[in-house]
Amino acid sequence: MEPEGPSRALVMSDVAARAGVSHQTVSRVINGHPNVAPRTRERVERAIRELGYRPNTAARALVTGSTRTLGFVAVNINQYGPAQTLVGLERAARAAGYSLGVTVLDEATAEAMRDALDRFTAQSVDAVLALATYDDAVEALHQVHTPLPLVTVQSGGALEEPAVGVDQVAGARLATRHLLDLGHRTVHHVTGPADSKEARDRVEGWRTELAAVGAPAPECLHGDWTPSSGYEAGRRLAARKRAGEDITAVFLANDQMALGLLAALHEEGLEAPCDVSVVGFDDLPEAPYLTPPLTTVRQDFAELGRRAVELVLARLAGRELHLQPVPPVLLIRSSTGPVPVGSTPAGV
Amino acid sequence: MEPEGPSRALVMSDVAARAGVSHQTVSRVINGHPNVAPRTRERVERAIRELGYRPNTAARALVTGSTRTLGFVAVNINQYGPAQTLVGLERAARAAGYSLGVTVLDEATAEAMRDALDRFTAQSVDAVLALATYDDAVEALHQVHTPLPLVTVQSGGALEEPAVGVDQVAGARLATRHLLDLGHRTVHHVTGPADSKEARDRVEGWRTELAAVGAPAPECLHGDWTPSSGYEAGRRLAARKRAGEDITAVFLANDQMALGLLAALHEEGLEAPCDVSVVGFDDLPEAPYLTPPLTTVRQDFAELGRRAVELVLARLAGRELHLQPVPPVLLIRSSTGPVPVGSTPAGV
DNA sequence: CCAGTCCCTGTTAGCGCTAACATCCCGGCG
DNA sequence: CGCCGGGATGTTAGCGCTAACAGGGACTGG
Repeated sequence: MEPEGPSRALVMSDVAARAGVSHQTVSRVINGHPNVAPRTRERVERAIRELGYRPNTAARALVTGSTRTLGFVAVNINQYGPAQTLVGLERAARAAGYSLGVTVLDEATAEAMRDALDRFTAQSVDAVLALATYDDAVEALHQVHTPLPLVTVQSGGALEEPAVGVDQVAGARLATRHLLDLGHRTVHHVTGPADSKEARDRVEGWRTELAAVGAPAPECLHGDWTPSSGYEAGRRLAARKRAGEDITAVFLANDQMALGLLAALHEEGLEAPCDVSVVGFDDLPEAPYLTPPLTTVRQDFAELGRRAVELVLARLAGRELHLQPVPPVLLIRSSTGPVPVGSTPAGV
Repeated sequence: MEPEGPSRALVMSDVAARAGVSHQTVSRVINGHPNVAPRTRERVERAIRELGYRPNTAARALVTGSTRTLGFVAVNINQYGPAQTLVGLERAARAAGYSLGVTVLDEATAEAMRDALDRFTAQSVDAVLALATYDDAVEALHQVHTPLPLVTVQSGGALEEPAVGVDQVAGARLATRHLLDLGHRTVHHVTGPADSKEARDRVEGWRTELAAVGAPAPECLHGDWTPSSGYEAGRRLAARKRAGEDITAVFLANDQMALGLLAALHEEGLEAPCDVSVVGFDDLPEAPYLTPPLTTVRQDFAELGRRAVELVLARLAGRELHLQPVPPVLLIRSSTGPVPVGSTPAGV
């Protein structure tokens, strides 16, 4: 291996010496400046390669004010969605030549947010990406004023500030529409927590789609993302169904709740899709392997990350950019099917 | 708000001017140097507070060579474990006054690893934490030589290099022992992928515990972490059980496979814990809500992160430190119970 | 044939900070 | 009473890099 020598930190003038030019010429080559003779450029490039030189980011940051680093703040990275968002963001940032610094807030207070942004400022990150699906986080974000360019990653829809998101409303409509297309008279809905914008958007999509076909909108059941709350909803729905209510299709705001609901239905002797059709949201890795494999809505986190980085880079370049929310896709598996033949009020 | 003025970047001499001292004295206060008069120190501290000043990390890094940033490399952050490890690490790093930069490798090649470490080097991170549960990642790591202090986060056990991990062997023993204690004659095991050190360690723990009580060790079934492979294993086990084999307890290398197995058993008319006891590994958020709630082994990722950071900081300070692997804990829920009364070769 | 121009390259300054050295002032001791 | 030691503070240099300017050679046009 040539690169590893006595391992003293390599600097630009080492490269310059080897290529027989000044360090400034090396800098020009590295930064792609136009006025460098092709032969010189080549010599410098070879020296860089041979030495395995990498410019020092700190020195660069000091003079340019840019670190080519993006900061990512999130409150809650435990759920599948946020974790995937992080991965998508990192990948997109790296593809664009940026690094990603991560801060996970312990709590969604303005103080914690302020601290995180301060740290990013001190680190001279070029911009901050904030995950803002919960109202607390959004509020904390708004309370904090920062000179840093900021892009939020959140539920899609009408966005006052620079933001990217997956179109939650469209996803919910897709799910609802699928159920309606199968012949179900209406669709019941189990919501996510009320303080989540995504959860509210999914309610809206569901309601909109029902209204679009003139179907009645039954009252929602309220969950909190956990399988346990889905289980509860399942028990209640099963009881109501046994009492004669016409319940043939349920759309849940996420897959974990669908998992709980499926378990509860099963305990009550009801199976999907023969007795009830079930649709979730998220496409957890487990979703295809539930019994039955779950029909669900997938969000493209890789694309989300790509757009977030694109948006942030555009802002950095002073361009205004308006991105449409990322469209989700419906994955039809086996938990949904046509209306059971003997459904209570059989056809009118 | 005082801090926000015309928002020109605040520098050390601004603070110095306000406190009526030289910028060097400000530096001394910030870095906790001893020889500063108490009154002066206080004046400077007030000025810092009033201005909302934060020292510029890049400038600092340039002169000290330290950014108080740690780099984290992982190949695969999609699974629950790795994601939790990241969160634990970030929290611990932040608590110690460090920031965390993250790189997710697209593939576990030496080249990708080399690139990630190069980027971290250029960024002047103080040290690198690498997630190395897969052999590919470990190998890639070993092929790459880096001057950066490096700590691996991996399956516990005998560790040649500085590393922290959860004691997988102990976890598997806990699970197996629990089943044995319930009166099961032996325990069947569904493994994870062969190229995962964690999976192999879990096999070892299972085998060791069986040997410790002189129980026979049935041949393993091989899975790959996915619920689907657990489902397959469930089908096979159910068939063998129906054929008269004495199968009353199964320990699976993770919860997702347990989920699949439970589904398969259910389809075959077998239920946990009455027909078969089932134990998983990981304690997914879903685990308490499966039917039945899953007995499993939990890994303490927060503690893991804390130890990783502790170890890395010790190395940075030149201290050798040998940390024991983190002990996992067994969570007993409802998927395990005593041996079914009518089990095939009933007692001897 | 010389000024004007353009391209290539080198030299110099300085980003914001810390380390090393210089300075000042005070009290104590020979 | 002068000198010395040491704590508190200021001054200077330089970390590795890029921006701005300076210079020199080749080429053009008058």
